[in-house]
Amino acid sequence: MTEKEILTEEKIAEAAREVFIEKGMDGARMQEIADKAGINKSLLHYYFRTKEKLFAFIFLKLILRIGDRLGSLMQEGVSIENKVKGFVDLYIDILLKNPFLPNFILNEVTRNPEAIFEGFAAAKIEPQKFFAPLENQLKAEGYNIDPRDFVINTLSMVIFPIAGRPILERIVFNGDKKAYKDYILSRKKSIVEFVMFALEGYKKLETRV
Amino acid sequence: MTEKEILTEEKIAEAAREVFIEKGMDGARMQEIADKAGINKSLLHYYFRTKEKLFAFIFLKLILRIGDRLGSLMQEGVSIENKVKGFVDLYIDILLKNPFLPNFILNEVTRNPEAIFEGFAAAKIEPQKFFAPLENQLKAEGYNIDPRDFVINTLSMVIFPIAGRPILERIVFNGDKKAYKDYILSRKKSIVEFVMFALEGYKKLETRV
DNA sequence: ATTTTTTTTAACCATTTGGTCAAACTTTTT
DNA sequence: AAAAAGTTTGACCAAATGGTTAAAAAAAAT
Repeated sequence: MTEKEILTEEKIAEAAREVFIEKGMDGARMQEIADKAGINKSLLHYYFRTKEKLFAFIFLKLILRIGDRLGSLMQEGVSIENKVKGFVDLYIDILLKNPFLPNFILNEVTRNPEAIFEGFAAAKIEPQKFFAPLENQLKAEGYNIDPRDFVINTLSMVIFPIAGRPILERIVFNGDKKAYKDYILSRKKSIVEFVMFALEGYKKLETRV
Repeated sequence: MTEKEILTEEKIAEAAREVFIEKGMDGARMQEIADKAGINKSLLHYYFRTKEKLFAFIFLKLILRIGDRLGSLMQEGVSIENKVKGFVDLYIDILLKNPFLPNFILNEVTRNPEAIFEGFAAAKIEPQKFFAPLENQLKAEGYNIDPRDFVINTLSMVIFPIAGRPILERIVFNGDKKAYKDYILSRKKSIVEFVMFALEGYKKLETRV
């Protein structure tokens, strides 16, 4: 029965996603994934021959979804400020739902770059097509900033405090989970403010190399 | 002979540091550490009874050194701009020498928070004593920004692009290692510029909660 | 209804890995 | 020089883990 098959596969995928993202490829145990999916370990191997294959499958699904959203975000006709707003807003939401994701990607890209970049390629994440128009738009709106700085700085401020949750939560917020989460949500506004203030400074500069 | 003992211990510590930082606690193999130190695996267990103990030892050494430098950086009588400069400069240098460090700490803090925070405590990293004076100084220099935003944003921009090296290097710099490293070094200036431009914006704001 | 195919399970296997132990070798003490 | 203490090694062990296999159970095809 195909329906049953799909159901089992879904259960496995969901369980695997959780375990892989939390423990990484090395730390994840096939037994734990099987338990979480409520099935036998052998069945795991029946559906996805090896751990590697299961991992690749899960990772591709994740990356595809992210690449998709990223693409639809960066369209023409949207002002820089609104792009920053949209980007920060969307990514904080995604990351709050998947707080282990950044850490997970950083890990796996070190452990096994090929697998990860195959995933990126499949998700059609192509920076050339992304940076060129952005550079033009920045110049058009009078911001004389290196587009790489602009993107990387914004990305850093969004991702890092979420990737570093365990540390911030404890060191800055004394273990108060709600205070931490409220703070991250408040960053939806404050990051945009910070970035736009900074961009204002770049307006005064002459066009640079 | 004590000298011999210290030599062996040094060799082990150096090998363990490399392997742990690159592979994490889970991925690290005692055999690999032994090989790298040029000794027998049994000797590893002779010096540090268990993997956990070896790990704790290495981690504490790392954290102590970082906490030390952080402390001496944030002294009174240094302007905000110069603190930003000093901080960015020092941390980019440290991180370029230990590019796996951020990722490593983020990982291990998720895997085993207690061990990590014991290390932090031992290194006397105390945010209360850090944020209060900083908040005063920011106000005194007319920057009406939440000190947490100021610190976290700066920290993010320094750490994230280095933690994410494998991704940036490939996606933004097409695998050109030198281009990537030059870019990171160029950030010593550009991050300070970006932060100070942003701070300029906060000067106009009324004092807020 | 019965044969065939697909799905699921329990038992088992090979390898890896952290860790132990007794013996050998070195250094220090007496 | 002999004994004692400390250091280093190779052989070995138990547990964990990814993966296999043969058989049972369920579903689909005939």
